[in-house]
Amino acid sequence: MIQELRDSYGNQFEDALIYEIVQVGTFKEIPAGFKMIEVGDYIKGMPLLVSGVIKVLRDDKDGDELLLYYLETGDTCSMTMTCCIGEVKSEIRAIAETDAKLIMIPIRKMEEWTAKYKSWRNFVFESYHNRLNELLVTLDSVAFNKMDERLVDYLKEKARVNNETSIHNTHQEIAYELHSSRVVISRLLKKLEKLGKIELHRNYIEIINL
Amino acid sequence: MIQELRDSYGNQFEDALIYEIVQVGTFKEIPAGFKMIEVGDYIKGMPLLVSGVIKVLRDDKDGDELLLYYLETGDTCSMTMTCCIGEVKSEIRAIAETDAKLIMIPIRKMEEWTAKYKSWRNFVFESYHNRLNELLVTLDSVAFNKMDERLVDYLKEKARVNNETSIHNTHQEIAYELHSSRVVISRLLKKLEKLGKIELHRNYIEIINL
DNA sequence: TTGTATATGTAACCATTGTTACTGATGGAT
DNA sequence: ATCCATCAGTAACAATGGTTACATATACAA
Repeated sequence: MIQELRDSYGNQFEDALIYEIVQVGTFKEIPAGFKMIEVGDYIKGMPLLVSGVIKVLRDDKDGDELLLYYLETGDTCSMTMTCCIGEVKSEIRAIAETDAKLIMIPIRKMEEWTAKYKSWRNFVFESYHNRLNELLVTLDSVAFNKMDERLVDYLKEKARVNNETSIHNTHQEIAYELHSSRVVISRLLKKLEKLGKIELHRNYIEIINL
Repeated sequence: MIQELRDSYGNQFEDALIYEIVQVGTFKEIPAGFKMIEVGDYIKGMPLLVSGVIKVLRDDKDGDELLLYYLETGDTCSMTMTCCIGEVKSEIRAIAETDAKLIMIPIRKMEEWTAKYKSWRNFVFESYHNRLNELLVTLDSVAFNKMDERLVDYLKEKARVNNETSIHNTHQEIAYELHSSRVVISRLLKKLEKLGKIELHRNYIEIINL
């Protein structure tokens, strides 16, 4: 565990903090597709992502959903942090996009370290900052862009976080994450294929030149 | 200043902290309509809102804009906090919705107090939590609701923060804040008027029964 | 009063997105 | 091979929102 911590967080956390994390943290391995947090869950700890990618989604009351952003190595879930403190229910859903490894920190430590370690404070604040900005980017996309642009951005981002040139999803799955309909997504994907930007296959999409 | 601090924050801040705030904070009165932060500004301090309402807007590169949320008494701007720390440019625009009074805190104190006062830590975290949730509400609205619902929500919220039953804006101004067009807003407002929910006048809208 | 700038009302039209319905393609499982 | 579930392609249509264009209303200044 200590090695993985150093790899992902070594530059920002001092040794004493890393030592403490090792003492109280629990290491977890999560398979791709695992549902980590559901809307309404109470959250019991704060995750430090050591490898892999977690996707964070918003659900509304009618079962509609929308992809908010991805968490990557070195990230933590700010939503979680605030939920912990207030003992509030989660407003979001989190699912492992790839196999992932993470270290869970008990809530009380999180509070304690904020007073004790400057590097932890910086980490927490920076994390909030990143999450706020990613939410703003998502909001921009939904508010200011048309579906074709959103789809292209989605494909690019998904390929980036998975470090692949193909997207392994059905059109229906993509439609859910963009809060659109399967027919619309198929239509737009077909248009992208005709422009030579992607190649469509059953269950996956090959990116040629986006 | 100390009285206004106690009125707005007395319950959550201990006396020692209030004393420190009084020492280093500068009191400011802002007239309605005053542009407090522009996109790209570097931010020099953290505001504690003592009275009045501040509206926070997102601008995109094409001059499009979108209302994100209102800050009310007892709130602070989380965006500002993170910007301060990283010396990062602002991603948002802030304008006084009403006359407002606030206390500006120098950045370095903010860091110091986070280590020193538990109540300050709670305040900062709670503030982040509130802002994240308000962003989510805005995102829900944009992603899941149609313009007519968004308009109704907008009118209600605007009336609430201003503590009035009328909205003093032109249709064009409303259109900007919802990122729509004047014609669309006029159309939907007319529909609401025909339903007996509002009354339209030049430069203001009377809320009857929303 | 008259002129002018601004605000609002409305119609006609277009683009985008969503819906319904159906077809064909694909890839296992038996 | 045959069956079956799932996935993708497509057409026709509806709904929403955005655009253009013009008419009318209002407030205020000269």
